[in-house]
Amino acid sequence: MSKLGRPTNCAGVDTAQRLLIEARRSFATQGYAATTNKKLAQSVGITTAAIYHYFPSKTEMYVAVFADVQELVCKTIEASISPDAEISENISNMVDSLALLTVREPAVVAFVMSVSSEAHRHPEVLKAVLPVSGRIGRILLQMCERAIERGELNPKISAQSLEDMLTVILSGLGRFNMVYKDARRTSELIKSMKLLLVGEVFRVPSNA
Amino acid sequence: MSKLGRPTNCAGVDTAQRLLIEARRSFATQGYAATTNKKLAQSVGITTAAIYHYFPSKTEMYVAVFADVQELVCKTIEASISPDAEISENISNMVDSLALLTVREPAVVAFVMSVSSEAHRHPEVLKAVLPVSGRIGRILLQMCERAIERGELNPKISAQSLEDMLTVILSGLGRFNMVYKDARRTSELIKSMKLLLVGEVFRVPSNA
Amino acid sequence: MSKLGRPTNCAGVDTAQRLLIEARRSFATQGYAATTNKKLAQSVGITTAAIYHYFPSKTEMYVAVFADVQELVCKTIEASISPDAEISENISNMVDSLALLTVREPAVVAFVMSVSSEAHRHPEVLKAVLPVSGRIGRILLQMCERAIERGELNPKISAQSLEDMLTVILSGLGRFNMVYKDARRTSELIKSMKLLLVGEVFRVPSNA
Amino acid sequence: MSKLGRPTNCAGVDTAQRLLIEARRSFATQGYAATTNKKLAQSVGITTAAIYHYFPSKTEMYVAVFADVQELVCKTIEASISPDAEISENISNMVDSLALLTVREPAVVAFVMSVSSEAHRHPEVLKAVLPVSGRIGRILLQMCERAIERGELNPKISAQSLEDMLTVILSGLGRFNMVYKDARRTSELIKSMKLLLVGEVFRVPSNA
DNA sequence: GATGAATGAGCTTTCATTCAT
DNA sequence: AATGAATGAAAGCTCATTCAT
Repeated sequence: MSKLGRPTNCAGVDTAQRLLIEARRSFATQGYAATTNKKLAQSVGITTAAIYHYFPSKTEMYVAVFADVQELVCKTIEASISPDAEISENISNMVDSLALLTVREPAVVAFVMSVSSEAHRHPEVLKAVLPVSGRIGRILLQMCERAIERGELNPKISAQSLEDMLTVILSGLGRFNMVYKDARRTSELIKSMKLLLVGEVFRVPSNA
Repeated sequence: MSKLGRPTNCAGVDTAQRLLIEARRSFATQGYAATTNKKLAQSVGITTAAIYHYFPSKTEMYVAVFADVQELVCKTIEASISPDAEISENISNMVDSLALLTVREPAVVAFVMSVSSEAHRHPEVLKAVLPVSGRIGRILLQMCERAIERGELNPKISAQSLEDMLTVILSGLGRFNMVYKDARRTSELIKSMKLLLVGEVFRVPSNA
Repeated sequence: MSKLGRPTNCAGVDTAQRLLIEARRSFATQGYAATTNKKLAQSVGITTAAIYHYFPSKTEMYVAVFADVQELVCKTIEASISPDAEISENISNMVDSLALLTVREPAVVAFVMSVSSEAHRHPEVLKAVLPVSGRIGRILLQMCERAIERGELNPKISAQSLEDMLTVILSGLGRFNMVYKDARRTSELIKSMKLLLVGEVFRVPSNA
Repeated sequence: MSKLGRPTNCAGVDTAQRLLIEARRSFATQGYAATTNKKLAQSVGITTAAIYHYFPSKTEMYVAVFADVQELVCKTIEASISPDAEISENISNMVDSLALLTVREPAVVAFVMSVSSEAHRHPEVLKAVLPVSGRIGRILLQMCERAIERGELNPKISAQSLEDMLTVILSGLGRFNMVYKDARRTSELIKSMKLLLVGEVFRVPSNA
């Protein structure tokens, strides 16, 4: 009869932050649809109603996670490349950085990988995410254009194509890491991928 | 009042087939969770109850689609490679074949790409799909092992690693095709990827 | 584990009709907001989900009730008036008919009385109800115009004004009946109202 | 982190008054159920929790608004009638006064009109409002009784019936003003209603 | 006097599934 | 082979209310 309202003794320390991180993890592993407010709230230790104190809707929560994650990934990529270095070196460093990120923050990478399908499946998400997306692509494209200007590439290849190749490889690697969580196998794979980049995979010594 | 039962004039022709194909398309584009019996039934022109004449449950329907799709993809891959050819040629042909399949049957490729996450998200699906999965991987692994036996590869690279690289590239390409449905861009990308495989992307002729 | 779905032994006789009538009653007495699917379903003996078998949404259900009720009221009014009779007689008959309807189908009249505020409060309802509303007003207006053409009225009074007066009196009576459900008092009130119409309420014969 | 408590610079001036007036407006136009603490707080520029400094519950807030409004309406009516005047004159003045009030304070009249249904719909409200209601009716009844004692009326009509007629007309007019907010139409309507009271609406000069 | 954080109850709606016809 | 009617469960979200600060 009179036990409604906020209960006594409820810390509320950093609930917002915990919510954001748990949401990221769940969106990444379970997907947008399967991430229910109830499970989320339970994980964070609050009720579903309390979620709405921090985000006006599930969609807005997704967008907040997206912005957060994009920021993190962009910073990671930007920190791993240098405008002065050769592109092959930049790519190599970038792959290492992202592999490390995948180990340290699996949810971040998994979330990024999932955005495109989620956006395709949930129009509201697409609409909200679109205006702030595309940052990663722009960083890669810039790097490719710089490399072409300096003549580091086979002239048959356009900047757009190179960026697409990088996208293919990075997303392929990301996917691989999500499916097979095997550090040793991954590290061997990355070594092989680097050999591929320098053209030393097939019929190596070739012959005289 | 007395209009229950099967209506006259409803050619039961191929309902099963149409259901399977529509399910494939929807599972691929919308995902397992967002594919509801209602929408499915509407697309096919029946009621939700009628679905249960063809499949005992949604999960079983997914499994049926999976088996169908896996068969198709395996046949496509097997038809594109030859035990006698060099692996680089096989890979090249395989990439072309799968690109073609992506254009002709986008849903098939999209479905394959989505299986791993769906299985991860829905334990029932995983349980049902697991026993019949893995066929594609086995085909690739065999091809890699054959190439190694014949000395077509840099000896630093193991069969497992090579298979993983192929997985990375094929899935990366598949993902690319799903996100950017641009034939011209895709064809240019594939040309570039082939140059990558033969090591002619970075600092090309370089020397004298 | 396997007790979901439709239960055995569930008659389903006229559920649609019962739902419509119960909805009318509840919308009229409780209002749109306070009419919850749960209470409605309980009154009819089904579950809330079953409601959606008959109406796609609560708003649509309201609209269906509205159309039904408007039809009924219009027929009642039209049956009580005659193009050949004098307007004072028509009004008298109309008042009697509507008083009778109020006794026999209180929910019908109460619903009509409530429509305007509900529509004002719930924009979705307004939007859905607007295109089919206004019929009652048109019937009254026609009657008033006919009376004016025949010179049955004080020429100072326009058709619009007369219609408005009727609206005022009829809605006032309707409201009265809803608040004080006292047959004797109502019947005496109606007698007095008829005296008012013929100008025999105040300072009666007055003169000598 | 340490910004709780009453913020500086928030002139607590008249918050109570603004809250009461906004509540009246919202209860009148949106209804009791649709008037949420959140919207109310936003309109007034405070938080929902702050409301509870002024009223212990939503019901109590409604009751406070009711008392305020009843006081205002009763004073308006009492100021418009005189024990010495003839009832027809009193009625005429009362109608004018209330019409004016409807224009100046639409929410006040609208609120009064809505009380009976709200009370019917929300038992708590009924319980709280009942003991202080009925004042308006008593004023009207007294006026009617006085008129009868003085022989100003057709003896066929009882005081109760006359009061009921007044209720019907006044509430009908109130409702009309709420639905059609058209000053010109309303003023014409009121003129016609006055003609009705003196019996000059139908078959006017009648004949010689 | 006012806030931010939180709650339990309840709302409309959707879903996969069942069953008699 | 297919339908219409119905279900229990659960989803996203809102509400009036509470409490420490």
